[in-house]
Amino acid sequence: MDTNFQYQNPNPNPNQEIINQPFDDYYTFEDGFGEDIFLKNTVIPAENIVNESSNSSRLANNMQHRSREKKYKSQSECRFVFRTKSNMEIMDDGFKWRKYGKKVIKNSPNPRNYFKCSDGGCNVKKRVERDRDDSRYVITTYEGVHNHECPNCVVYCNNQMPTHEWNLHQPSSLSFSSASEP
DNA sequence: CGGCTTTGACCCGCGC
DNA sequence: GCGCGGGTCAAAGCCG
Repeated sequence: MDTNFQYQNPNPNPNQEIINQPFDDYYTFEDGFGEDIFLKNTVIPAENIVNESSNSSRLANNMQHRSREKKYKSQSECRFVFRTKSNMEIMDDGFKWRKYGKKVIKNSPNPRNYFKCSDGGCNVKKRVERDRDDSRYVITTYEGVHNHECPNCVVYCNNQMPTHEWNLHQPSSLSFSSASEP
């Protein structure tokens, strides 16, 4: 597993440059519970998402992949997907989310939850579902970029990955500590 | 009372 | 054109 990487906050500052990561890179780091988190995709430029010749094999396995490509292209938004081994259904990332839908997905025993950023002018969306293959994992998908600062989180600087420790001890305060570098 | 969640209905894109 | 499935809406209910 490659650990030499640049990481971008799931809710990147709109002023930050989108990192053009290989589409199917997986990254490993630990959360606050000592579990592994597999970063499935970092922020994905829209042109990568719609490029069928790219190495997007993993997401291509998703039955909805093709239909969603057009949406992402039309919205010119970036997407961030990560897979977290956690007992928690909802990973608190410091932003405030409002649930607006829940859907049972075909061939998946677990429902998918839909969230919008509760900030008035922010159109960022988040989908949360348990991995159909391994329900120990939670798949979180962010769509879009927040147009406001995270109200309650600490963001690392200089495009450097911090310690990979999720700070989940307080509600609405998930953050990365910056004590060490990978 | 305001904000949030729940949930059924509706919309839309895609495949056949 | 139709059916299916995912995404979104919005009314109702819940809770602090």
